[in-house]
Formats: sequence, C-alpha cells, structure tokens
Amino acid sequence: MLSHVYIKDLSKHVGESVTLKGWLFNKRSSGKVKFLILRDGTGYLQCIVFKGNVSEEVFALADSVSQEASFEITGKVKEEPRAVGGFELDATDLKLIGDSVEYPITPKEHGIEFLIDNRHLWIRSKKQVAILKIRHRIVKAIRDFYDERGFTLFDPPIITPNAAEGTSTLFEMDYFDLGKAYLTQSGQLYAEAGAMALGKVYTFGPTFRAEKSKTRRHLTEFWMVEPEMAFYDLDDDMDLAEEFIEYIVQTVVKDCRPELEVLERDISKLEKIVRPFPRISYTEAVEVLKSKGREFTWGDDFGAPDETVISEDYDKPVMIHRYPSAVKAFYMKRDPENPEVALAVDVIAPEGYGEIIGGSQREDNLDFLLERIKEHNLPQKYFEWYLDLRRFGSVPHAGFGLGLERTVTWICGIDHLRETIPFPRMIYRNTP
RNA sequence: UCCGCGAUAGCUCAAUGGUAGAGCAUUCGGCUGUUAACCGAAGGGUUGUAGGUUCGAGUCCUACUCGCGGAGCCA
Repeated sequence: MLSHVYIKDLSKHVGESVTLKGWLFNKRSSGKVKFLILRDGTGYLQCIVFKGNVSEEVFALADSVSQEASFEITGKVKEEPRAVGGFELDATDLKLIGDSVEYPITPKEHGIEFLIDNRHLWIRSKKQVAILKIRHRIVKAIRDFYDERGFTLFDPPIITPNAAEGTSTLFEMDYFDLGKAYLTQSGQLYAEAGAMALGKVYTFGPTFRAEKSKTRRHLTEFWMVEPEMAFYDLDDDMDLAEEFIEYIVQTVVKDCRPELEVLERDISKLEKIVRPFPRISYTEAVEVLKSKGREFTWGDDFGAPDETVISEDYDKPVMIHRYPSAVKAFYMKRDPENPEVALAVDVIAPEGYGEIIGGSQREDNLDFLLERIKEHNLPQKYFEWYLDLRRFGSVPHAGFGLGLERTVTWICGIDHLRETIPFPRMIYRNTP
C-alpha cells in the first residue's frame, strides 16, 4: 500500500488525515495563513497552513518553500468550494523533499522562444499538462478503435533504404557497408504487405521529414497512424476515416472535459463532429475556390490557404477526393472512370486546422504500378518486394495516414503543433 | 530557398537622437481566506555582435548572428 494518496482520489478521503507528495505550483499568503497549491500530476490542491495549527518550523518552511519545490504534506481533507478542484487540505505537517531556487517560469506571461528553451520545465504548467493528457487519451482511442475492429498492430521499419513516395526530403544516414539509408517518412508500403498477410493492419509510430518547413503545422519528427485494409475501395476507406475521426473526437469530449476546459476549448464545436462528413471531389472543390474569387488552375495541388477556404463552409471535417493523379503519389490507383484523377482522399479539419488525413485506394495492377514507378523515375529494384504484393494474390486495398499532432492541435484548439508533443523537433531546434 | 517581423534587467515589455524605466521573479518587512492575492522597500543593465553617422545612439545607417511565422512541401 502506497504511503501517500493522489489528488484525483481525494473525494474518497474527506474527513481523513492523509499525506500527499508533489510540487509547489503556486503560493499565496496572508500573514499567519499560507496557501500552498500542490500539483502531483493528477490534479491541483490548495493546502492551508495556519500558524496556530503547525509547529514553528513547519510554518517557517511553508513561508520559504518556493515555486516547483517538491514536498510532502500531511493534513485533513475537507470539501471547499472556494478552492481549485473543490477540496482543500488543512495541513498539520510539511516536509521539503527537493528545493527549487529561482524557477525560471513565473506565473506571468512568457515568450515562445523562452518557453521552448525551457520545454523540460514548461510541460509542468497547467495547459501543457492538459494537452499531454489529451494526447495520451487520443493515442489510446486510436489503438482502441482499431483493436476493437479486428485490426492488427503492424510495426514497420524506421530505417529504410529508399524514399517511399520519392517526393519528400528524408533524413539520411550511413548504414554500414550498405551505403545510404533513410529515416522513414511513412510506414505505408510496409503496411500494404501487412494487409496482405493479416487482412486489416495499422501502423503507429514516429515519422520523419527533412523538409525545411517553418510553419505551425510542421515538425521534422511526428507521429502518424496508418491503417491499411485488404478488399477496401476508396468509399470504404472514407467510411473508415469518418468513423475514426468521430470516435477520437467524441472520446475526448467524453473523457477529457476538465482538460478541454483548462484549454478554454469551445466544446460545442467538437460535439458537432459526427458522421456523415461532407465529401466533395477535387473538381468540385476547385469550383468552390473559383466561386469565392480565388485564382486556381485545375491540376494544381491545393495550398494551405486554399484548404482553409474550402473548409470554412463546414463545421465538420471535409473529405476531398479524386485529385489529379499528377500531383499524387505513384502508388495511388487511378479512377477507372477518369484516369486523370487518382482515388485519393484528403481530410481537412474545420476551423482552419488544415489537412489531418491523406489516403487512397492503392494501385493493385502490376503493369500500371510498373508504369507509375517509371514515370516517377523511382529505382525499381527497391520496389521489387512491393511489386511482389501485386504478383502474388493482388487485391483491391486502401488506407490512409492520420497525423497525430495535427489531430491533437485541432481537438485542443491550440495554435501551434509544437505544444502537442513532449519535445518537438523542428528545423531550427532539436533541444532540449 | 524566398518573403515579412523581431532582439533592452532572470521573464514580459516601455523609453521625440539628450540622466535606461515598469510589472512579474528574487531578498526584506506587513496582513488569519488568498484565487496570476495585495501593500511597502531593496538588489538587479557592456540595450544580440561588429562597424559607421553625430557634440551625443537603445533610438539613424551597413553587415552579420540568432529567433519568430508565412510560402513551397506535406501528416
């Protein structure tokens, strides 16, 4: 039995004397009474130290204990509507565990550069704790969603010999006598092999892009979940993506209300994220852009501002499908009814949060796939194993990738991706 | 890579070309119910770096460094 209790469990201990352990979040005092706000990772608790109730040493310690010092405190739990969290501790004893001298992050405002430099401490603050808890809940929701639907987790390699799509810039490394190797930018090709073995699989892990992107929507290292399903076509793929997003958002709404409130998220906007989502073709989206007076040529890919304009008509994610095949990856299947377009889909989150999903039905015909590889000037020898998937029992199949950090950013309603991962990796920053 | 913005106390920011200031943090004092508590006092600065204009530069000019967010690319 643990010798101390956690703040989240205090409701079971009202009237009892208990010991808690944690860090000093903030302190206020009024002469002979000290208010110590304890945080322990499960919540916040106001502890009262009255001069008359404790020894002189304890009162002196309550006076001198500084922000983020760790301590152990004992006292009686009582319900107190005036206090954060609804409970309060009437302290009888206090022990310092670890001192904290001039903690750099004060209760006032700070600039982003300073906060990122102190990311290892910044994650102790209220909003960051809320974001990281929501991220955790989303990760669990993702795994639950696929596990409950007969998918098998399938871990692809992180070190790969080639560029999966031949487009992005990758992180390069020397791989012993085998020459250059690269950090993965997607587990998808491997997931396709998994789908042929296990039917329905998903990959979930870190992904790396060496693009020199400097925006609030990009990290060089981020997490992506990629389901891949045998015998699914594009419509099945979109059905799954829609159900998936609804499940994640509604799980967070149900289980993370306190965290969403800390973040001042407009929860009513999340409650609207229920099926069905609007589905429009690329060609229809181009018409929308033109009707709003934007210059756009059929055949170009959408930029982030275009996506925002298209999505602003909806309060749900919008699914844009059938993009010009020229702007999409080599493995995407062309629409048999119109070879100019690929059976691809992007899902654009509402409120201007941009693309959170990119997916497609895959090319399952060996000859067409060989043509695409030639057109994209990709080295066929690296794809022989991938082509084997079409040589030995090829089936229609589809999948998509969902960016974890973009999803967390949207659901939390925050304005930058870097706050959604404990230690963000960006083009000009790889510390702490 | 391109475009724009910025760098002054530990932090967030002020300061017509004329003695560098405030709030928070820190230290000291006051207050028995505080909610980013409050009140009083103190310490704290080579104004990113290098050069230039000027009687005088935080302020104007040039170069550089670093940071920020936007484009492109994408999750």
